[in-house]
Amino acid sequence: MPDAKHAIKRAVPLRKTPQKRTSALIIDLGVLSERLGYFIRRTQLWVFQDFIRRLSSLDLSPAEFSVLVVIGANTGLSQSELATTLGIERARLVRLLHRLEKRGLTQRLPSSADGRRHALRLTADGQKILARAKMLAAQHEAALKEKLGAERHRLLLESLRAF
Amino acid sequence: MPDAKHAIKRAVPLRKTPQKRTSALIIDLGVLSERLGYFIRRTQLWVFQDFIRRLSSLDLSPAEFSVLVVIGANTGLSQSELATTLGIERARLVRLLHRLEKRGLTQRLPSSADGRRHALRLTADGQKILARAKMLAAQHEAALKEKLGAERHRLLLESLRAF
DNA sequence: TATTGTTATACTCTATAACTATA
DNA sequence: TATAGTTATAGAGTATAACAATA
Repeated sequence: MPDAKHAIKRAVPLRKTPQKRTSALIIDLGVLSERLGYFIRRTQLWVFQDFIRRLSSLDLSPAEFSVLVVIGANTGLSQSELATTLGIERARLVRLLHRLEKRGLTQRLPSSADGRRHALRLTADGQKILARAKMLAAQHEAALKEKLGAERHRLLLESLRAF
Repeated sequence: MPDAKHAIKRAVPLRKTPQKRTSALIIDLGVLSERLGYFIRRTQLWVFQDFIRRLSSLDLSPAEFSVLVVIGANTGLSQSELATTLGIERARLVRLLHRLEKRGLTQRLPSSADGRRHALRLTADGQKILARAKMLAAQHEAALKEKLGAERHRLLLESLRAF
């Protein structure tokens, strides 16, 4: 966490004269400590920061990674299908694909069956980058598993997947 | 989720002529189904959306709620302490407090001990709004607990709090 | 009429840097 | 020098609305 543990800390960070402040209170999260949403948010921020750091050499955001993964696993799908699957706005996907296409990682081909649709696919470069990204993402996941413990990691994945 | 279940769905949503598309593929999440970060993100979005909906009558965002809770539980704390506790930028907290102060919910008083600091506190109105917000947030939490099951809810809270 | 991809707009969040006043 | 609060800016993410082409 950035940082759940550190967040709950001395109000007076032990500077030269800590007795200066009248009340050296410990900061209390109050009812937040019973709110799952608060901890989910903190955890999500930590996980994304770690993911971004580990994939920085490929310059891929979590959103871009998820787009490449789903196109790679479903060659020929449409933008609407992809947007719905990932729960992102169609409008945002357009900009994401513009950038990925400009980098030469993805292509939009005309759909043979429906003139309105684009059939999405990875380029050869896109496949290469995705393969490397998957390895880095697996390292990220391993670090997460070590931090949580294998059993907790399994429980979390199972619980949230079913949600 | 908006919607994890619905996200994994038919590529061709059973329109009039589903046989039009050459391949009626089921959209596959690929390696994303093994990525905890993906599901944490999806869950966090669902939880925030539910929270925002339930507190819409008070016009309080999750961030504003957390600010009120922590000020209420630590009267007199400084902006830096609050920002560090919640893991938000000092600069962003300034704008959050501007709005809350303009709504008459919070106050920034000069700190007696340190001329640079502000001592934060809730107004009487702020305390009233916070009390109502806490009730709505408890209802949100109850809904979440029902959706997850009490045991899973407990496990998640424990795991993420320790993270 | 409805859907797909697109553009445009606005608002929030995040990440910085720089400034002031105080220490 | 360093810290607390502030302002400003730029980049993402989110939420809409509207449009052209197609169904």
